[in-house]
Amino acid sequence: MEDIVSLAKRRGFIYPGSDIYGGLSGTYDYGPLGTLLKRNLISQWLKFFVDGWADMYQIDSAILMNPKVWQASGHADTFSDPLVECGNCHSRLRADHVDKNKCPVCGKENTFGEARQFNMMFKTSVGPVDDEASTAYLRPETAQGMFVNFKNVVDTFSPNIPFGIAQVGRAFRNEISPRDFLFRTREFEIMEFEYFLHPSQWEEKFDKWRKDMHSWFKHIGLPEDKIKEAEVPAEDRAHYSKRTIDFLYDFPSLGFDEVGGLAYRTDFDLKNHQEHSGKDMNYRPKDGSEPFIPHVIEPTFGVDRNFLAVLSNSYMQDEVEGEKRVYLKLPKELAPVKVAVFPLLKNKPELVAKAREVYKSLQKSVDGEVMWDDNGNIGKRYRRQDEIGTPYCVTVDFDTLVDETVTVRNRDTTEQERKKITELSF
RNA sequence: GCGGGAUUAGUAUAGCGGUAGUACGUUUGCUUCCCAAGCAAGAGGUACGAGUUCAACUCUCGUAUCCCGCACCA
Repeated sequence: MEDIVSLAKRRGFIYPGSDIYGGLSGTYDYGPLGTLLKRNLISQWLKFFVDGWADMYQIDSAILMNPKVWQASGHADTFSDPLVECGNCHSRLRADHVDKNKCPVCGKENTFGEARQFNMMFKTSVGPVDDEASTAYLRPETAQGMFVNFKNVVDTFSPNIPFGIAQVGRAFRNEISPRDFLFRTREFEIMEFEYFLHPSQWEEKFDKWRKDMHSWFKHIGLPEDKIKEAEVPAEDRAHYSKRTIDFLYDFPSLGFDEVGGLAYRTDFDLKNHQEHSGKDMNYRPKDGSEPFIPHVIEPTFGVDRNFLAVLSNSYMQDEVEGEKRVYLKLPKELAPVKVAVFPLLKNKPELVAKAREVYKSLQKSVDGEVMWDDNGNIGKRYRRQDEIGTPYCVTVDFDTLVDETVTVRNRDTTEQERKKITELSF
């Protein structure tokens, strides 16, 4: 994991947040290559789950929401816990989970002080006056954006049920202790959708999405034996969930930990919003059958955790001609740079000019980033591209000037192939 | 939040109460006909703030961040 963190900074994937001021706990910034990789990840996800499906509607809802939303969703109650601290061993525990007179950690009696409120939601003020009435929260999950727009989407598109509302966006949680690089941060991105259906269908669809989630992890290159399911027992489930499966990836040094989840949220959210807002959340089937409040299956993925899983999983070391080589074996669709172009020698103007020409034409034809490099020698450039996971390198040499062919070098095999410029496609 | 450890250049690391070094990377020039070659020159650092001292990167305290445990993690 340390190697990955170091490479991430050195090569411009991930920097510590607010770096020049000593950082800010639980925040990281995506550098140019990290941003490209994340963008590709999200775009693949949209292709996989949203685009091309007639029954999927993507939205992008506001991070600031009416505080009543969090009343209805239950977060106002459950994200805010009274904590007590033991005066002897300094353990912090939920006041409603412990015997007031005896600390379960150190066993001493009568050591607890006053209970203090701890709120996992980030608080802010809407408008210039900071008072009770202006208090708002940064959303602790993106799901409520879909629920509060359920009626809007139904009214505008009259979809046939089942259908889904999808969203990719940031959420914020004031974690007590952010940890493990990108794994637990206070600001993070989620890709998820709410799939609305008749309650009679939930088991069938739950199973369908469960399979599709496995296909997704396979699609982004995570091997089957590194993905594990964990059925979440009732006492550990979220307040809204009747069944939850966590999907765990085997991270280096962390071990198996969550990269996605599948929850059956029942009609908990829509029913509560109906109650709190007074709006009718019933879906009226077009065949005239009984209106009902739809139930919801929610497949959810942490963007940053999927990113970290992909990065960890692709980190490879091998040897080429006795020299150690580090490369990122990223799936082609995810690689931040699709292809790099070099002149074999940079002090031969005719090679540089020809390579420039190839570079410019590839910039037009390739869907994704094309990188130019004429630094050092050819071997260094290959290694540099290996380290950022570029699947192919194109080298222009003296033969190119004669026969319009170039060398295409493969990242994973390091093998080279001679190809006509006109036949290049990546 | 608690307890312990750490923090020296972009990265990885030496070192010392008295001018901060190495490797790789990086910049410029030369050279080089396919996997980190070579030559020359250059830029870049003691996390932040106090204190002790003639003098602090070094010792002390505080702050921040990271790592390891605990707790938390809807």
